[in-house]
Amino acid sequence: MPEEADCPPAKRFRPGAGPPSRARPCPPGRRVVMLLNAGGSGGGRRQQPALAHPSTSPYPEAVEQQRRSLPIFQARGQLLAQLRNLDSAILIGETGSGKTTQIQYLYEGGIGRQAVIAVTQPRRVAAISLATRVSDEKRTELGKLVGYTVRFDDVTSDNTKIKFLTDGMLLREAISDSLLRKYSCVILDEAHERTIHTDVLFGVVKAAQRRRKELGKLPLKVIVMSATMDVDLFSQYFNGAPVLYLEGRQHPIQIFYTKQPQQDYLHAALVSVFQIHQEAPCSQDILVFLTGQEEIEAMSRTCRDIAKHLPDGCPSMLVLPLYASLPYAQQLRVFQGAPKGCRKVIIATNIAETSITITGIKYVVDTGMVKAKKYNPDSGLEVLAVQRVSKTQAWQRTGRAGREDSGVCYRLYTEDEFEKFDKMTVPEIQRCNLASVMLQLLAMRVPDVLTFDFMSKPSPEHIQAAIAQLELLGALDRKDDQLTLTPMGRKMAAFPLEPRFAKAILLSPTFHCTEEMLTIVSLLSVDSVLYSPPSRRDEVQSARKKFMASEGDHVTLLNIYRAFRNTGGNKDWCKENFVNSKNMMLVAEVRAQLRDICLKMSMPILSSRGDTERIRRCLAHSLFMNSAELQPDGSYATTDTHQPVAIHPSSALFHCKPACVVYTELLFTNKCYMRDLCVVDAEWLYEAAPDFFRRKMKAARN
DNA sequence: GAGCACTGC
Repeated sequence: MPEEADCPPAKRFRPGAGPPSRARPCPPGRRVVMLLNAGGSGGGRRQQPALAHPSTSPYPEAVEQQRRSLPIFQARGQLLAQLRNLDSAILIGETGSGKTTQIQYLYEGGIGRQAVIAVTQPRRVAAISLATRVSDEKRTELGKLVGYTVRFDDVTSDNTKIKFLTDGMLLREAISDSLLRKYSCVILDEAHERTIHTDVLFGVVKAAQRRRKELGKLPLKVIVMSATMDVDLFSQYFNGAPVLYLEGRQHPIQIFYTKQPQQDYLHAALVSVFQIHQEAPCSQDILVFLTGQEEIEAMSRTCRDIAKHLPDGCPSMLVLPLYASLPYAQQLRVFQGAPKGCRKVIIATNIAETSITITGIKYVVDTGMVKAKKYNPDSGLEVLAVQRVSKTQAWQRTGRAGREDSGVCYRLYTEDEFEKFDKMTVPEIQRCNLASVMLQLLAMRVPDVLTFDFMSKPSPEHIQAAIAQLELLGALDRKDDQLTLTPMGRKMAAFPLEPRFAKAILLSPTFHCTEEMLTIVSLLSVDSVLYSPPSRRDEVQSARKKFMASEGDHVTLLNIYRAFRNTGGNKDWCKENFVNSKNMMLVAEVRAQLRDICLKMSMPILSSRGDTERIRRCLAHSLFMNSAELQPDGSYATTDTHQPVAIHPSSALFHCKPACVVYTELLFTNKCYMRDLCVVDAEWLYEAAPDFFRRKMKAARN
């Protein structure tokens, strides 16, 4: 395809609007405080990335000097004066403002010393690296003054005053103490990402703040930190809390749009990469945003092929795919420098938008597309689909080109198209099943979950669907229109699991299969432990055959886990059997955690000793909402809504035609596929939820 | 008779 490289895409581009730091005006009509800016946006001054920096420095002076060089340092006095007297504040800081690590000023300034200052992060790695960095700056041992808490890892002590934790972790703490009594101050960082946990926390901290005031307890200070200027919603929600702006040190980025809409974004991306490759010095790396593994692998192969046949004098090219399910060792390759005279081209999913920061990127190629979950509240189904990014997301991608120096972003869409993008990504809370969220709120004894004060309210149908699901699982009690948890519901909330999986574990003693259900549920709650490189299909299939169970995928997975344990977690065994050892280790960790919770509840932990019927009965009693039956024509339809479904080709039951199955989830692609199936008796389903099936049969008859 | 974006407890 050499002719593609001959067509210079730059001719189709024209300069567009500047980077966000220039384009954003200050929102009017609110109490706004501009804090002093030290560096000036777009200044050529050297910037140290706040996160990606190694945590230990042999030179304390260097640490201190670097800390002083951050823009926030100059604003320190003003910032403290403001925060000291406020109950709530919104702190906006651009990338590089140093707002997260320097929140230690609060502590230094004597704010929140009465108790612990909590700083939440959407991701584990961020919580850990920030805690490490700040404790280093304070020259203390990690886990003493400064610590962190994430799942499976708690590095805090009684002396810990500044605690970094994942948003999900703080939410879990709120279940046992909804007033968050341990904390004097809660800082919700990266609020613009609007993770489901942060969104629930907005409501939880707001309620805790009000309630503590009413009870005359230690006030709770709430600080919402965000990278975007679009903060009206945040400020309004927290009763008109003032917005404090901190200017950052993002470097200028030149943006180009296409003149015409692109029908084929993959082709456009390919052309752009080679255009840049032929024109720019080879030390400048390229980051391309695509939507998924398949696309990325195909594009990587094409790039390598073309790069082989470029004219003399053209630098060579190192093409690196990057997506979450890529084995860890291969992910790490993106951080290594390319050999001399060679350009690094990273082809990534949106993992490179936030989770992974790569230094040295000069060029970003943004296709404007993303694969994301959409929720249909009518059908209650989640669909994974390729769609347009939001403006916020596009800016985030663009910003990846200006981390160390000025950069360039090629947007493979027109400026008009960009203007029509959604302003913000729809918050996760409006895109997924709310059963877990509702269970957690009920466990916190929120007075009325149906009218809970969400910042962006999910639709009433959406909330009702979750309530209905919890009711079917036996988690809810209705008394005089008041919803409360049953003892079963309360126990379910103790597990870090989807309610139906918690139910499966809690039911397992009845069926004498707790050992097995702990394993199965752990396997289902992490990413797939099976690794299937398409190029080695036959080998994969013959390796899998050994573990295949005629009862279905749950029992097959159980067989694989047992084999893994019998080899003592051997890595070579994993390789031979196409098992992802990293995920398998995680399964073992999850299982240990779940088992601990069972023991604390004094649950007997019994094994079915090879009797798979017990396991299948237990699954029928917890997954009855997801069941399907064989139709006379050989196809399948779901039991409740008679939706046509099919067995996923990856299933152990792909070539079988069982009369009745339960499944873990539906996956929409070309068809509606059931994933992770288990053969059950139709009678068991009826036993599990007679009312549910009676209602459904009645509805079907009418 | 096909194919899973990304987090997190």
